[in-house]
Amino acid sequence: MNRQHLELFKTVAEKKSFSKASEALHISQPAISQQINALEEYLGVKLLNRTTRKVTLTEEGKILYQYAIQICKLFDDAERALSEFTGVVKGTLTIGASLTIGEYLLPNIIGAFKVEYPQVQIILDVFNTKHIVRRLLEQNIDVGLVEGPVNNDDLSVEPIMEDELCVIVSQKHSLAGRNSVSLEELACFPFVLREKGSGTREVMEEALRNAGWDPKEMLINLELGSTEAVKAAVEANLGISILSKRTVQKELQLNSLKLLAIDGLKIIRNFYVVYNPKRHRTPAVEHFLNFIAGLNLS
Amino acid sequence: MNRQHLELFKTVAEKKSFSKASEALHISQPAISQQINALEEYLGVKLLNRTTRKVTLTEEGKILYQYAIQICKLFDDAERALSEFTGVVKGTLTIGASLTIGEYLLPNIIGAFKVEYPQVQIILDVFNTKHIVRRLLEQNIDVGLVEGPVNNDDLSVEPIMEDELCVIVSQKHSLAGRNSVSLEELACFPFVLREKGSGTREVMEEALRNAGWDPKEMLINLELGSTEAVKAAVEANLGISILSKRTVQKELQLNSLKLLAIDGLKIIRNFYVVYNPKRHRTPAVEHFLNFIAGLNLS
DNA sequence: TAAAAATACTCCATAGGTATTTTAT
DNA sequence: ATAAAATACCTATGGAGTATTTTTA
Repeated sequence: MNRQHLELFKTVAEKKSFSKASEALHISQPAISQQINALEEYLGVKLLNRTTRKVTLTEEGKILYQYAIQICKLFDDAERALSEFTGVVKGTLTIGASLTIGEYLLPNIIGAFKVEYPQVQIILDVFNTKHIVRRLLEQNIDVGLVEGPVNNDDLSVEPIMEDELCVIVSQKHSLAGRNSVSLEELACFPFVLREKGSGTREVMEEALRNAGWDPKEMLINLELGSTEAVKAAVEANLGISILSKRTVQKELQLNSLKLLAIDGLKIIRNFYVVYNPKRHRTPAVEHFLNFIAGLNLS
Repeated sequence: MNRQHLELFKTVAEKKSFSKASEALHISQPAISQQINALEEYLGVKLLNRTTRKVTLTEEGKILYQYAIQICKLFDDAERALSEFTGVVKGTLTIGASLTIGEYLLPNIIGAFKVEYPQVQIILDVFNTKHIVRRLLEQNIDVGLVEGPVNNDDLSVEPIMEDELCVIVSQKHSLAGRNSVSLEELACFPFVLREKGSGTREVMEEALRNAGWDPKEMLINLELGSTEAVKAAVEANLGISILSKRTVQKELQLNSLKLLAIDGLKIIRNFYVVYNPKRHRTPAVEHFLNFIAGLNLS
C-alpha cells in the first residue's frame, strides 16, 4: 500500500466511479481497476461495492478513506513545506483547450510558461468547449482556454486576448497581389472552410451575417475537419478561406499563403480563460492564471 | 515521493547511516543511496549531510522527517485498523538464527508457522550468535534463535527446546552395529568435526572435558565449516562425528548414517529465543513468540 | 587506509497502456 | 441495450541487485 494506491482510492471514493476517477487522474480505467484490486488484495478487504451504476464505500472502505485523506494531505503539506525552501513552483497543471487554441496558441504559451516554471508538469487535453466546461465543473482540469464565451454561473470566465479572422489565399491566387478585398468580390471565389459547428466557422458566419451577407451565398468547395487541412487546401489553391491570423504565421513567413483584410469588416473574437472557483488552486495553477493575465496586455 | 521514499529516509535519519539503514531494511546500500538521491532530486532540496563518518539531517531534512514520522505512522495505523476486520495476522517478521538452527530447525518451524499465519512474510538471516546479538540491539531483527546462552541485560532470553548431541558413524563403520559406545573406545577412532568456534564444537568439547576426557586426545581427521559437509564426510566413512540429533534425521531414515549413545554421557544443550524488549512488537512478532513458546512443551 | 557513500550496469517486477469481454441495470 | 468495470495481454519504466569507484576522517 503506497501513496499512489491511496490517491486512486480516494479519487474513486469521491467520484463514486472508476471511469470518472480515471478521467480526473489522467490514467486509464483498467489501471484504476488493477490498482484498486491490488489494494483490496493486499489488505484482504473489500473496499468498494461496485455495480455498473454506482460505486459505494464498504465499511472497511470508509475507514481507509479517512486515513487516505490524512495521508494524502500530509504528503501535500510536506511537499509544500519543502517547496518553500526552494521557492520553485512545482506540481501538475491540467489545461483543457479547444482545438485552435491548443494547436496554435498554447504551444507558445506553454513554452514561455515552462521557461519561467520548468518544474511544473503540464497536461494538455484538447476538447470542444462544451466538454471543457463539463470537465471544469467535474474538477478534472485546472483551467480551460476556449474561443467562445462560456455562460455558466459556476465558472469564472475572463477574456485573455483578441483574435482576428482574415481572408487567406494561395500565393498563386488572383487576389494574392491585393491587400484587401470587398465582401462582394468574396462571393465570386470558391471557399475551403472548417466544418459547421467549429468555433472558427461559427464566428465567421455570424460576422458575415452582421455585415449583411448571407453565408449561404458562399461558394463552398471543401469542408475540412482541421485547420491544417484547410491551410493545405488553400495552399494547393483549391479555394480561399477565412481563418485566424494566428494559425497562418508560418505560411505567411514562407510566402505560401497571403493574408487579406475585408473592406470595412474586422472579424474579431476573444479567447477566454475559464476556471472553477470552487476547485483548490495549487501554486502551479495560481501562477499560470497570473501568467495568462500578464499576457493580456500584449 | 511515496511511502517507500519516506520509510527509507526515516530509517537513514534514525540510524544516521546509509549502510545501517540498509541492514535494518534488508535492502542494499546502493538502493538506499539511489532512493534518497531520487527523493532529494524530486524535492529539489538536500535532506542529508553525509560524510563517511556521520550522516546528519539538514534543516530541510528535519522538516521532512517530522512529516515522514506522521505519514509512516498513519500508513501503519491504517493497515492495523483494516487488519482488525480480517483478523488475519500480516506483516514482516525478521528472524536471525545461528547456522544449525537456521538450517535444520527453522525450516520446520517456519513451515508450521506459515500454515497458521500464511500472510506473514518471514525474512531469515543466518549469522553467528554474536552478530545476532548486535542486530537485536540495533533493532534490525525482531527475534534471534541461538544455540548458546546470551548474557546481555538489554535482551530477553528464553530457552525453547533441548538439543542432544550424539555420535554418528557411517553404515559401513565397525561401530555401526552397536547402540552405544564408551568414551575410551571413541579415542581410538578418527573424527570429522565442525571447525573450532562453532557452537556444536564448543558444546561437545565442554561436555567431554566435564566427563574427564581431554578433547585434545581426539584423533581429528578433518575439520569442516558446514554440518552438511561433516555429514557427507562421515557417510563416506572418513571418520565419525558428534552432531545434533536434529541434523541427521534424513540420513537416519535413509540408513546412510547410524546414531550411537555414549555410555554414561548425554550431551544436552538448549536452544534459546532472544528478543529486544525495547523494540516495538508487531502482531506478527507477538504471534511468533507465542508460537515458539507453544513448541516449548514438545 | 579503511569504512562508507556514490556510481555504473544489469535485470526484473510491476504500473500502466490498448483491446476486449463481462456484468448489471 | 448500454454504460461501466473486469480481464487479458503487452510494454516500458524504475527499483533493486552486484561490482566497482570515489570520498573523507
